[in-house]
Amino acid sequence: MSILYPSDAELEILQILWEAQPLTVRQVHEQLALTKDVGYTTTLKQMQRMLDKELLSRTEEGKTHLYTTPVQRGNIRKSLLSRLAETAFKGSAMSLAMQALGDSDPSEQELEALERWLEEKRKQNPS
Amino acid sequence: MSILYPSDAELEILQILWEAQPLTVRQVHEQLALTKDVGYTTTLKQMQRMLDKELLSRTEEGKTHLYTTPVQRGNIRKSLLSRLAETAFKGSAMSLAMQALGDSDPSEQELEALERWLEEKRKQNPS
DNA sequence: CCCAATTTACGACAGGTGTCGTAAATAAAT
DNA sequence: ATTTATTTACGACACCTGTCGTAAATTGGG
Repeated sequence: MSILYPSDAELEILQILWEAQPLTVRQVHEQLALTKDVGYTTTLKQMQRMLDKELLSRTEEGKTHLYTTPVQRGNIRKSLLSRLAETAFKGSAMSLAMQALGDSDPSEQELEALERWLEEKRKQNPS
Repeated sequence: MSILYPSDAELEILQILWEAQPLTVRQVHEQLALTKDVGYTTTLKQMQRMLDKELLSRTEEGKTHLYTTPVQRGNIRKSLLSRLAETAFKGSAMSLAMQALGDSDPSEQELEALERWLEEKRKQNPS
């Protein structure tokens, strides 16, 4: 149950599964193949390794296996963010957030969400 | 001149140098040794490899070498953030930022900075 | 029932990372 | 000038990641 930092290729697979679980290796591979040129057995091997380290689980379904992931997207995001904050932002999640804002191109909805968040904070901790 | 994604150990070294350049291997190592238990030659080797890939540069100074980094903190932060946004946040820097905010414990100053940023955005792109 | 297609299992390999050990070069102290 | 300490250079090794190739198992079509 140690902290998990999936690699880039692992995250690509996780992203696909988070959108639609469960999936077969073939289905995952087809998604992957849309954006990168990679062999089927590469995807298979990757998923088998992820199974070993419990990033994935699976059930038999006739000839094939159906894969799901037991790890939650929010948890992974959180641990990756905190690692990045630690290694590149001197531990400050806030300054990481500020920089990310600078790089972002926020939609109206997102700006509003941000305003609501700020108000919320202000309530707890008024200036 | 390709995009750089320093590893965690490399980032530890970069952080130290960004705080105070230039430094000798010994000085960097002493900083590192404050928080992790690692041998001197490990630090040395790491810095030599970083020199090879031009994450560091150095000048002779008598017996020793003085190291600096030619890469700018902001650039590295930006490229690491955009990779993380890509791999774990479906490409949305904004949703990365929002999550980071959730994990942060902002100071008064930081909240104000955020408010200023929002106002700035509002000016450009009024609702 | 058999064959072709699919799927899995497994081994392999190159490149990168984190880690040291040892040896050679160099400078400093006596 | 010799010895001692520091610093560098370099090789080594284990582990992880990304990538395949091949072979074995399985299954559905004819």
